[in-house]
Amino acid sequence: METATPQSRITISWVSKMSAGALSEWRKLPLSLGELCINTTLRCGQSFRFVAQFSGPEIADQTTDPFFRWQNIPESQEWRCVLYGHLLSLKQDSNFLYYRSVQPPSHTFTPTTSDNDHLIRIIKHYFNLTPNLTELYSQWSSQDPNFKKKAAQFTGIRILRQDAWEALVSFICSSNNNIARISQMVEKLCIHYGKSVATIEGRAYHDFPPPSALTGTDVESNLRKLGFGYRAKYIYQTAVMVSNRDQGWLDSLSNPECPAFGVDPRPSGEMKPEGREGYREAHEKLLELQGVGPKVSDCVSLMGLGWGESVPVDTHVWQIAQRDYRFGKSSNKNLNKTTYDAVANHFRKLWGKEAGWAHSVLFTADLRTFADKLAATKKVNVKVKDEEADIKVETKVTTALNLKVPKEEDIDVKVKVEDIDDAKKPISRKRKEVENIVSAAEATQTRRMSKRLRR
DNA sequence: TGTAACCCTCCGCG
DNA sequence: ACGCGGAGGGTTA
Repeated sequence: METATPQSRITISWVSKMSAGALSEWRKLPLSLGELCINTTLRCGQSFRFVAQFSGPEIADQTTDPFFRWQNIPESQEWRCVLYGHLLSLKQDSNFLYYRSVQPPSHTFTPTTSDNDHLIRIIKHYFNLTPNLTELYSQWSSQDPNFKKKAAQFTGIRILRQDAWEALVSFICSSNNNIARISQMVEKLCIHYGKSVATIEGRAYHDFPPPSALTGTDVESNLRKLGFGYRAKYIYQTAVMVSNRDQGWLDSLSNPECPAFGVDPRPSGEMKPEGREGYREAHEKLLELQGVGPKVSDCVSLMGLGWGESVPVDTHVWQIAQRDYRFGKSSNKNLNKTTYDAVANHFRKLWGKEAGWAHSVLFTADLRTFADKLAATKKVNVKVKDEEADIKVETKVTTALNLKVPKEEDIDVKVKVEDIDDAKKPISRKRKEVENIVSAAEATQTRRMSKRLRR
């Protein structure tokens, strides 16, 4: 165990509060890590509401709630956020998903059977637990060797079924931005404009604000003060536009097979290369809103409206398409509307109706945040055989570059790899061994590629 | 169809 | 150490 820090004291308070009745007991749901891995799914840039409960303080956000920085038992990472008016806390082991909640202040604390059913419904809805993920993975793997290779270490990644409005605002915030800051923005929206649903330790937990809460004339300037930048205007304008439409307009764009919480599923249309009718329509309608381009529209369609065939193509996915799927080798170097559609359609043809889900797996596998996961695996290889690992590094870099043609950069990268391999390592890298060479090589390569993309 | 501006934070470099 | 410049999961005009 760690030494006693302010964080761990808070933890204890939390626990004792729990026994006083604020939190329900842990309950569990049978669920394998292959069907859902919350640790990955919640960190891969889909949802910005959860705060990671890591054993170390390094992820903690200094500017927001210090309460979030409590220490956790390292092997049981716990997650929590407000979902449909419930403060929900989650953790997982290889066979079960554990959950508990705080009832809204007006309720009594004894969880009844129907309360429990309600929680389970929330969890099943939010984590989109109906599709059989293991089957989907093998389906995608059988049709795509690259997916098969990459997905082996990234199992259990699902597309969350988030609230459409929340997803819309979150992804408007996501433009030109990183996950940490997006999360801060969402947190700020909740604190300043959302309703408080629970108070623990004198801390209020807030729900995400509805559109009507963001239509005030001072909202834009307020959000600017809160650090939203140019997105402040988009959010305000979009909130006004959505408020002016019929109640439930946004949710009405949902995939009827995968409707908003509490709505009964109905069959949706037939799958086509460019996606189902309803998806095309939702995508188009979302584009009318301020701050919503094709990528944000696809994110909302996929994660907020339940359209599984939606494939958001950002610069990252564009790079994956170029590197692993032979895109943009000659003519089209830039990601414009035409190449955007070409990439998305290609993945839909390859992976089918849930292409967006598969896309998310590859996306996550390439995320910097998860480099440690890859590195850890490679480290094992290294320990077994040093030579083999070295060869792997080189092969990987070379293969990636072969798809891209130019010679100078080929040389350039090789030089860089050698640099790191030899001289620079001891001083400037405070981390570890070969795994960092690998990730550094990958990082170098990524930077080079994105530079070239800009020209 | 292509390109700069938009806000802010982080990271690498001098 | 401390500041500077560039880049970053995109959209708009």
